[in-house]
Amino acid sequence: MREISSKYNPQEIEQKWYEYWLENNCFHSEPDDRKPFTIVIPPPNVTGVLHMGHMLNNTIQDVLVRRARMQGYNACWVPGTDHASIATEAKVVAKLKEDGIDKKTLTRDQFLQHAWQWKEKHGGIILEQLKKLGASCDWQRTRFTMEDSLYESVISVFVDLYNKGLIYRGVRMVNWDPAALTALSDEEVVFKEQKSKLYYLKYMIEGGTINDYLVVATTRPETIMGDTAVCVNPNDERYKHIVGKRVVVPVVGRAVDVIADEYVDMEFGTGALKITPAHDINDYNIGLKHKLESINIFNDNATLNEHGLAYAGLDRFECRRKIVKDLTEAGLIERIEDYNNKIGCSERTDAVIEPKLSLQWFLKMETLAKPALDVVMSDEIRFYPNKFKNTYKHWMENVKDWCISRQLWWGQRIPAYYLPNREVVVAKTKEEAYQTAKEKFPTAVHSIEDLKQDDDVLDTWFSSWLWPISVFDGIRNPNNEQIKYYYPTNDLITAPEIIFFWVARMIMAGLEYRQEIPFKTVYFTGIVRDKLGRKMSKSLGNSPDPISLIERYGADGVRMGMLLASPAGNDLPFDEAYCEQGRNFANKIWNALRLVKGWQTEDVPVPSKHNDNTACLWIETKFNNLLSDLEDDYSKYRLSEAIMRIYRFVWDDFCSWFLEAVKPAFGQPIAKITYFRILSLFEKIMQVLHPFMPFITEEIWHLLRESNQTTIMLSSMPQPKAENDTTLLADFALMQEIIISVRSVRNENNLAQKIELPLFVKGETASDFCSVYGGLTAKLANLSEIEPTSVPVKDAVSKLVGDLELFIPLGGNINKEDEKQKIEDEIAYLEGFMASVEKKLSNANFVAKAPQSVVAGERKKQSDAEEKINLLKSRLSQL
RNA sequence: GGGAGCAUAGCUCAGCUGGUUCAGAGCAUCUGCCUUACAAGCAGAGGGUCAUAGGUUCGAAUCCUAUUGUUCCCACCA
Repeated sequence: MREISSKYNPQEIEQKWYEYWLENNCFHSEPDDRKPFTIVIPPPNVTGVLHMGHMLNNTIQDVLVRRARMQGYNACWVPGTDHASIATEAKVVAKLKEDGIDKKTLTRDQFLQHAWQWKEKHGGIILEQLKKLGASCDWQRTRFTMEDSLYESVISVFVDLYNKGLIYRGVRMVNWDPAALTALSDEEVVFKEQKSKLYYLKYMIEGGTINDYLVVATTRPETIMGDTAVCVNPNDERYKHIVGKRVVVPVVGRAVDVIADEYVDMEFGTGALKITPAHDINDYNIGLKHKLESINIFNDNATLNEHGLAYAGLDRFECRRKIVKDLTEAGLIERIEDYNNKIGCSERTDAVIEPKLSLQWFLKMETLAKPALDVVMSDEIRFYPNKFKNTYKHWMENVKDWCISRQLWWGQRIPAYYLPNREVVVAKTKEEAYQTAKEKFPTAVHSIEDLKQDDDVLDTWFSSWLWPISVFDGIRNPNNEQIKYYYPTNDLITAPEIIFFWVARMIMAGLEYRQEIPFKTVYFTGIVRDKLGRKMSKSLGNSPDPISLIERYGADGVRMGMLLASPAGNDLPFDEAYCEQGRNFANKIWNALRLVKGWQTEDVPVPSKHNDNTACLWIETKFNNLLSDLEDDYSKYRLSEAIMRIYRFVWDDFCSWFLEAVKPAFGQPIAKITYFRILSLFEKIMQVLHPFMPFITEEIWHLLRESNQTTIMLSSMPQPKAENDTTLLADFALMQEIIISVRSVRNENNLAQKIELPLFVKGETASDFCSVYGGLTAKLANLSEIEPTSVPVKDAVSKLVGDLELFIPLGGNINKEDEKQKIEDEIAYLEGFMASVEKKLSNANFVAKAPQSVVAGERKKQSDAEEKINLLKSRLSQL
């Protein structure tokens, strides 16, 4: 076929087929009488762009969905995006700042207008990118966590949980992000190792002399304005005499009590701890216990407030520098040490978290967590890999209440309404709230204007946890056909990092609102790393642009590359070489097509030749084995093994052995019956490969036979047959070994490939072998003749393969010394082997205790080796 | 500080309930080849004390213990 290029060119083909699939609505699903197979996408941030993690994650989902679809399931992959409250708001704020607009000068509505504009402009880019990857999502079902129906679902769940008494408002020490000006949940705080200093400060004892002071070690000297006590361990002999006295906070000049509490570690620092209840969680707890005053010295943006005295208005870190300077000048710093500590930072803004006391909304987790733990421990929901069950269990058993309020505007606004009398009413709408308020507090409200809605929004995950339900509108309309058909979903493919954020909470929500698990299987992907093992990240700049990879290697090549490197649960050490391998594979298949399509068939159908028939039977048997192996791989979610298996089958069995075996001589036609068997097998191979490489398989599907009018996507996946001819496989394997031996003789003797060689075969089964496999052997090993022989052949190189002895006469070309050496080496090896076997057999314990089959196996090894040695020895004597 | 996982060829990984699937695969490497599908290729080859030390067993990459290295998760150490 002259018109087919020798290099596979993915660009046009991929675009063509993706459009075809969309035009023919191939990805769309509606409930019918087939069994459903559902996956909901982990919704990426609406304004995000595709990174390598998404590539891996979505490739896996697509493989599973495409396979299910071909297996006859009604497959539905629901795409969508997440409003990503804090991340998106941070981006919008930054953008406004660039334009010279300060968020503070905007009203809530004005800000939200900007945010929606931003969402319209940047939103959904990532979904377009997924199309380039070949993702077979049902785009008509695309959802967004802030769209009306999902928004309403979130609100209604909030109201419901509030009414059930699971949501409450309380003052807690929360993680405060001073950049985003919002509280964060514990899960949104990442701890980072940091080099810092440990400052030893002198607290003078009240009424004492200049030498009476207590040294306190702290990493945060700027918080001394908030000190309300100094604490030591009651068992600490050094300080017993000071407990109960008062010390003066340096610079501040205020006196505080010295108290005693077991919490203090005597070994650390000086064994004396300054207590700042407003700015440290531990201090807060000690403060509660000892009824200490709490002095908040920070504004929300972590600058010092009026309690910061002379430092008021300074940023906390600026303040630290200044106060250290002042303390030093006042001689109140004893010493400063280098110190490494872990410091909590905001996952989104990277700002150093400031523990802050504030009034927030919380969700009680205990009653929700229990059943959610059970379904995982009992394997009703299966985790791949299994090890994440441990992590899950540990978190669920120690789960703390979830802080769900965020001091942001971009998100679902908390449906809590405050009355002038400071009471609160929770309801879906302001009107409903007004009605309730009138009933409960008739004297407090006079008009709806008296109600003031909470300014805060809900944590993003408070909407994502409903995702598998809300995309099918199962919260608002719990009995609709869609949710009843598609829920529970089948597989969830996600990253282990969000096991608590998302996976655990989806399970809770599913059990609470559907009384049913949200998915049957969770497949945790690994983290994509670079060649050096570093996590891919924007800041390191070590992440390749996925779209550029697709342009260079084709989506099929990149998909295969991602999967080759990613065993379930292992990190993925990404290297472009994998994509190259994927691209090369596509090219290999492409050329196999070129070969097959280039053949002329014989006009008159004739019975297939013996050799062709043998080869076809063999490859069909191998293919059947492949199918059952793939079943096994899929059942264990071992996708990288599956693709590697197909790769090897295509490259080695199909191309290198089978196509070479049936390839007609130059210019000769091939029997039609054989040709159609080949086409049929080729098609089946394309089908099993389709989930991994959707584009090239679709293209070849159509090129193979013009009668293939419909898409490969909706064809039915080949099923393995039970029976297999094992004799055929063994005999064919023997033939392969013989062919390899001949080729290697050629190589060792520097004989060109095109020189034909004669081959003589000696042994009990030699003539059977020659009559059945002689033709194929001669073709594949380029032999001039192949004959059985009962006597050794002179001037020939010999090889032992199985129980057959091969002789390849090379005339004068043979080097007898080399031959002798080789044979002697082999004898030496076999004798060593024999010795080890005999040692085993002479061990009375082994013979007595090992199973009969094992002993028999050893005996067989012994006799086989013996026989081989004899053959080799006689050969040696002839030389 | 607590917990979990991992350690097998140069690299990335298979190796299930101990024994002919036991030391494997792909990539990389080396040696020949521009052989009329493919140099993004073909043919062949080399390469590992299965982290270390003990133990259980007739038999250990596989089970047990310890050690070392490594990764991850959790935790309020100033």
